[in-house]
Formats: sequence, C-alpha cells, structure tokens
Amino acid sequence: MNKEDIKEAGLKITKPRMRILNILESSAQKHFSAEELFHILSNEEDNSGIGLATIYRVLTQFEAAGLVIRHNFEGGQAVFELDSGEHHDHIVDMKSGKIIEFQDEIIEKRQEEIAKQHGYRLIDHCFILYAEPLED
Amino acid sequence: MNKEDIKEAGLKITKPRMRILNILESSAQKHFSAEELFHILSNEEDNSGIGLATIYRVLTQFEAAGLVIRHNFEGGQAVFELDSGEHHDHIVDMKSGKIIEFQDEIIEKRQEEIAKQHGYRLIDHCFILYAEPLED
DNA sequence: CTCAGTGCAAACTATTTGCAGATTT
DNA sequence: AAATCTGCAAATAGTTTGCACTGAG
Repeated sequence: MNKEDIKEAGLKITKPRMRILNILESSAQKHFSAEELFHILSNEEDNSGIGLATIYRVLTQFEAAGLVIRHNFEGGQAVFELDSGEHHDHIVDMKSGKIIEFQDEIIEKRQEEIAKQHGYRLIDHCFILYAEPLED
Repeated sequence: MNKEDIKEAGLKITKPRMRILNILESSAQKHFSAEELFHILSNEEDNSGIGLATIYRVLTQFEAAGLVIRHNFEGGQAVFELDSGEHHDHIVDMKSGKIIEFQDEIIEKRQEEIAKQHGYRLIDHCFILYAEPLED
C-alpha cells in the first residue's frame, strides 16, 4: 500500500504525495513527466491546487527513496515511473511517443562484461532504443 | 581537411567554425561541452571573442550536417564529439568524469533484434554505462 | 554587394529554491 | 507544539533566439 511506502521513506503522508503515488500506481500509462502529473492533478474534481514545484520535490524525494525512477529520454522533460523492482529498459516509439518496456538478459550480461573488460564496476546504465513501427 | 567539411555542409568558412572543428579534431580529449569549448577559445592568444551562443549554433549546425554527435550524459550539459563514422558507445567514469569509448557487436546486433521483436525499426539508441574503476 | 554569420542581451524550458503560512504527527 | 511540507514567486542552468552589425564569397 502506498501509505506505507511513503512512511518507510521517512516522509509524512500528505495529499500531494498520496495523489502522485496513486496516479503512478493505478494508471494504464506508466511513465509521466512532472508536467503531465501537474495537469492530471489540476483537472481532478477535488482540485487541491498542488503546485508544479511540489510535484518536482515529491518526485525527487521518491527517487531518493527508491520509489520511482527518473528517465531522461530525449525531448526535454524527464519522465518518472514507479520502481517495480524489476529492472527493464525502454523502447521509445518516435511515432506515437509510446514507451515500451523490455527485459533482456543478453544485454544485461554483456554490459557487465564490457565494464569489467575496461576495468570498471557498473554503477548504472542507460539503454534506450528510439524506434518507429515497422509498418509505417 | 576541415575546411572541406564545413563547405560540404553548406556553411561558410568562418573563424568560429574553423576553431571549433580544429579543437574537436586535434585534441587528446574527444568530448567537449559547449562551455568547455567556450573557455578554451576564450583563453586562446588570438582571442577573437567568440560567444557562447555562437558555439551552440555552430555545434547544432555541425550536428545537423553529421559532423558531430551530441550526447546527453547525465550532469546537465550536453557533450559533443566529432562523428568519426565509426559507431561506438560510452562508459562514463563516475570517479574522474573520463569517457571511454567502446564498440560491441553483441550489443549492436541484439538491440536490432529486440526492436524487431517488438515490431519496430531502430532509428537511434542510447547506450551509456556509468561505472567506477575496479580498484577504488 | 548580398546574404549568411556573429555577438550580445533577452527569451525560454525544465527544474530548483527561499520563504511564510499550512499540515502532519 | 514541533517539525515537516506546501504554494507561490523568484532563481538557476543550459540552451536558443531576435536583432543590428560584421564578414565571407
């Protein structure tokens, strides 16, 4: 339950934090920019006037707490998704903007090898495929 | 020769463009941010007062012409490198900030397969390993 | 001579921060 | 009540743009 997640992060349970976590958890869409969240929240009936700055602050706190992951896809705005614990990478559909997730053992294994070959220990990686549908 | 490259891009041969291309071509370092180039140019004896805006403009034109590649590594500033024609990916040394280039057939092949599996044609990709030296 | 290119300052976009008042515990 | 949190506006960082002037061809 999301209340627990917030509490475990050492954060107080507030309306903005609940709302944001809720949207992230219960939407078909999984990736949101701060501004998208802002617009969704602004259009809710129970509009509580949550500011954009707060959304950024909450997302940054959630990121630090390991609740969400921030991605810097191209196109200016960062997008955030819930950290499901299952690592995956992304295909960005350049036609529709849709984001597809995938997991690939070959890539995961290979990147470790590459890092090691060069005398490094992998900390993080960024693997994004920008692509267009085969039948245009 | 770089004059040719500039001309072929349909651009006039100007001091800022020559200087920038020169630095990119003849430095040990291969990756530069706009600001780094700005500082290098500002410190040259023959300081011709090249503005930061010009550097951004020139780099953007060079990118459009296929002369340079722009990378958005994490840490705010974009970095630019000459497009040698040989595709490669990068390891970013989080300790020193150094950038290591590598080529890997397994990764290249695999990403094509992944895109195809999902019904996509690969347009571009971003593969960056953030890592630290093994012996800290 | 003409049109592209440049420097500068101002504009912009995405994000962060300071502060005084509102909320959570 | 104490401490955290929030909204707002102002600040920042990186990059882009408008404009009058300069310079390449």
